[in-house]
Amino acid sequence: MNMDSIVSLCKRRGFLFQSSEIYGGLQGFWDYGPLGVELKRNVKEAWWSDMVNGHDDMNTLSGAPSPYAMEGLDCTIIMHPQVWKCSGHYDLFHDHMVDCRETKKRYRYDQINGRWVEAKGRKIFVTAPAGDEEQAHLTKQALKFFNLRNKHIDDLKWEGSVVCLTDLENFDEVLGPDAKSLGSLTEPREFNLMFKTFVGALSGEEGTAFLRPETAQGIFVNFKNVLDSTRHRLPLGIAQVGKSFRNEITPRNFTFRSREFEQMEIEFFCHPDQSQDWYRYWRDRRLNWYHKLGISGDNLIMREHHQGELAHYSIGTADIEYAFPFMSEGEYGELEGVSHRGDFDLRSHMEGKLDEKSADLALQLDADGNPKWKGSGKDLSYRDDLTNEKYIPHVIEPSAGADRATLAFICEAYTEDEQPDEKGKMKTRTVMKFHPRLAPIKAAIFPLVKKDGMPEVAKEVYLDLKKHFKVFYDEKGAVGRRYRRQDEAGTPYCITVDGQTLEDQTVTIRDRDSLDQTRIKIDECESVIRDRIGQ
RNA sequence: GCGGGUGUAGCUCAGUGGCUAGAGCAUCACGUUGCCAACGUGAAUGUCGAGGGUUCGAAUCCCUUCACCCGCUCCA
Repeated sequence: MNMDSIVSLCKRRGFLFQSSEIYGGLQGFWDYGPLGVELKRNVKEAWWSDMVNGHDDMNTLSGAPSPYAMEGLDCTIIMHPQVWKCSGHYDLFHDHMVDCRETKKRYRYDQINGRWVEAKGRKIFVTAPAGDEEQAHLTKQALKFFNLRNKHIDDLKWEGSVVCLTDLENFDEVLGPDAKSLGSLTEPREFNLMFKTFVGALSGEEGTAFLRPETAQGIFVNFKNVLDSTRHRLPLGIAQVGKSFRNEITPRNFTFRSREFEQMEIEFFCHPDQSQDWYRYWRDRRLNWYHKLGISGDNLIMREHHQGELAHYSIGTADIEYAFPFMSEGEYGELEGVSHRGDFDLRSHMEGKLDEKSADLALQLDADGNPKWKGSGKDLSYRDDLTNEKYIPHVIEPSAGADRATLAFICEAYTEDEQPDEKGKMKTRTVMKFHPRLAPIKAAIFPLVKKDGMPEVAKEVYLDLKKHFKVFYDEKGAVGRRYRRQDEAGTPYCITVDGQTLEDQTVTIRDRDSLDQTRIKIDECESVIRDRIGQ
């Protein structure tokens, strides 16, 4: 299967268009067409209904430690700037990068370490990416630069300890991590990963605000409000669907990495002692959700992050990943991350930005010993009124990308198979095998031919079904062609009014995947479709 | 951000300095129709990605720019 034919079908049939296409397009921005918007809405509605509105809060679900409540929330895209300072996004998303002119590689400025070394009467600063192997890398680079063999390793005279590149002012004597010549690293340059805007008429620094780079923070800052207004006890999940914005350096791969995208996030608040069990519950529950909506086991994997990959505060993170066709064999792209965030987020908004690098997650201080970014000072801890225990809840965060999920469902649905034409000759058929719940159009209604009163009856059936489902009427061209058109749109059922309909009030219903046709009464159409799409 | 490639009708693509820019598919109309991309006739559709330049003449050559694809880089 090839991504180009999927992209081409998306454009042709109205799933996805490039944003501002008539002006040449805009990198990293995409529009959903008539079919795409229905598909994406169905994805979001399936998520909301399965996770929030349809959630059974009376019983203990399979794999869960106890019953739990779910609530929804819809926060603003622009929030108080302090939110991003305390969450860590402000510092993190203002990355400084250095480029190597020689190797064309780019490094994060604060993640390059190095050390002064002298040999053959020359002193240089060798560098390596920060990590366990850095001294080995430094030695290798130094030997190579001075053209020394391993047995002359003692000729290298190291000076001082390993320091970060950020401690250096001049890069003239710096050897890049993969370079052969000195001074190939550029000055650090800033990459703004958060979109900046201005609140109020004045565009001064004091009015600066940011478009949210994730929806999660809106939930954390409203945690207390939701708790107080709903009278729930923990465990409690709060869900939100909404747009987020990241000024990605390299948007790539169709809608996979967009600069404006939609997230479906849950922040699940629970007692620290139970958090491990809840983490496992959510990880498995979320993987299952994709399975049930038709993504096959082979294309979907769960990848647990290994220790070195985990943020300091996280006890576990698992990515649910899909084998997108634009990735190479054996590679997967992230659909959703499920992470155990401990009390990091709530504490950050209480106390201020925490230092992720410190073992005990201490408050990050500035040069004067004051908090670098001050928190709200509000108490976001929870008191259990049954046990009278007071604690800061731990958080499990299943964070899914609505656009990525939609794209995965599109890729998974895309199928080319062989079906006989009217003469029995095998022809290639393109069909989008969406799960009926996700299909943009649930059923199409056709008169077999455009005469003998068939269109009139078909239109009645159409208008009647339209009250319940997204349906489509088509009378143009041969019926075979109309079936194929619906196959490309992913419509699971086609209802055809034929000669027999006029005699006994029955129609045929044709299944997209099997091509089987069964005859049902007109009155049964609604219930049969409802039954088959599982609503 | 770097290197390579591409950009012509809704889609897939042909057209390498010269007449009014083409094909297949798709679309629409009329006729025909009797269950899986039928057929006939006809119609509509393009600032040749955008801007500038060279030339008597540019889709074609040059410059700039935008977008997409591949490889680096990045990816809370």
